[in-house]
Amino acid sequence: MNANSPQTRIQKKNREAILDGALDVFSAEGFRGATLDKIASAAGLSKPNLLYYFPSKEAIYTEVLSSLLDTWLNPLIDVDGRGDPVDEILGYVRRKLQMSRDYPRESRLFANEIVQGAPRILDQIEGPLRQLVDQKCALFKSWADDGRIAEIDPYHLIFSIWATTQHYADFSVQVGGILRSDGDTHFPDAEAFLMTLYRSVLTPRPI
Amino acid sequence: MNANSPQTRIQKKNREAILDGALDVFSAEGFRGATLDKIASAAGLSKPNLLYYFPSKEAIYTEVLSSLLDTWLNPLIDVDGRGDPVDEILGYVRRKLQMSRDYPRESRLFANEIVQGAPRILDQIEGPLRQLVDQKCALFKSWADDGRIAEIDPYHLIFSIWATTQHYADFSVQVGGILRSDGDTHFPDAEAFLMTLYRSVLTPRPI
DNA sequence: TGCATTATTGACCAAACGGTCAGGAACACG
DNA sequence: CGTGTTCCTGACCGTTTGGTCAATAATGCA
Repeated sequence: MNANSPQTRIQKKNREAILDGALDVFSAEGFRGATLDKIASAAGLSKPNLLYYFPSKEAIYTEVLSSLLDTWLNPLIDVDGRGDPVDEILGYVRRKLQMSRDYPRESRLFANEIVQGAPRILDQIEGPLRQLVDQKCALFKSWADDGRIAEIDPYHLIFSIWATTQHYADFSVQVGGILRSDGDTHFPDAEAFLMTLYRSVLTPRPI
Repeated sequence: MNANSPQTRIQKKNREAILDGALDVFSAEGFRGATLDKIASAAGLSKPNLLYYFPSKEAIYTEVLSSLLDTWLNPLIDVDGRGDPVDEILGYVRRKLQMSRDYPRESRLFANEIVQGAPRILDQIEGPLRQLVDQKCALFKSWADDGRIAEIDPYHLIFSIWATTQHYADFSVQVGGILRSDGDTHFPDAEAFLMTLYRSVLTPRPI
């Protein structure tokens, strides 16, 4: 049962079912609100069988969380210095918004974890995430110094991009309740708005 | 013990202590993560004494939540049609950011509730909140029609203001982890950034 | 002071929860 | 087919948790 042993078909299938069911439950109810029974039910397994594949609830949670973190950073990693600065950042906003639409469970799980103080991933934040953000902010700064984007605080720019895009996943109940829309119908409008918002603040203007 | 009976000194003091302690615990751990023992401890009372003042954990939670909702809408209510449109909206952003700094527990509690589907306040969202937002969006729309602010989607504008300002309360662990700042030292920078962001998108530009 | 009301608590209960375990079922493979 | 391994489950356990209750202490008031 150790990690690098060759997994059987059944192991692979069931571990995937568990992680997917766990993502459902953890993202909807948080760590404390989730129960092994709910996760087992969502995965189509019995509770003891869950614990045959994972040693504990905690282990399931951390596995879901860490496998999420990798993919979560990809849109930012993809930002590089070769394209047009404004297009690069707008593209990042667009990809981040798409993630809110396509992976709302992941976004909500992440939000749940951070809101409650990130007890299990604080080191990931102060380590790899901070390093990546520092690196990209240095890039943004150089663009600003060269006059290719407007002079703005790159850190708070990134915070605002995270906030505005993840909002459509994390607060989708509120968004839907106000816009009277059930599904994802508001995403095109959101994208248009965010493109306008960030284009207007990023485009360098003559003094 | 009914609501409109004259409350004794002790009742008033203890109910306040309970609601304040409950806000601490609920905002930090969510509804499911909070226990009556923690709330009692935070309030400086025994658990049975808690239940002498409130009938259930659920009752404490809903009371905290509903008393929060009233004050939560005030900054938006204060936006009116008499001042300069851009200044009105920027003032709203500023007040909303101040609330994130001064009332982070309330913001986090609200976030917790919404992220998990707002099971207890969905009617408040689809009722009074939606009505208020509709009203203010109509005002924003009229400003845009008169050319006093740029042409942008007012609903998504409000969503983005909520997202960017509440982010500093709800995700403060992440913000602090990246900026290496312990306390509220980043709020002035955040305010400056948000003023720039919204001024640039709101200011009407010649075609 | 005496008495009624309010306030407080230790002890307790039933349900829910995370987790264990012995044993049986299904499977892989010679 | 037989046999060792993998997979699965019902029954169970200790702890935590929301909530109750009878008894006691503090308070307000004539």
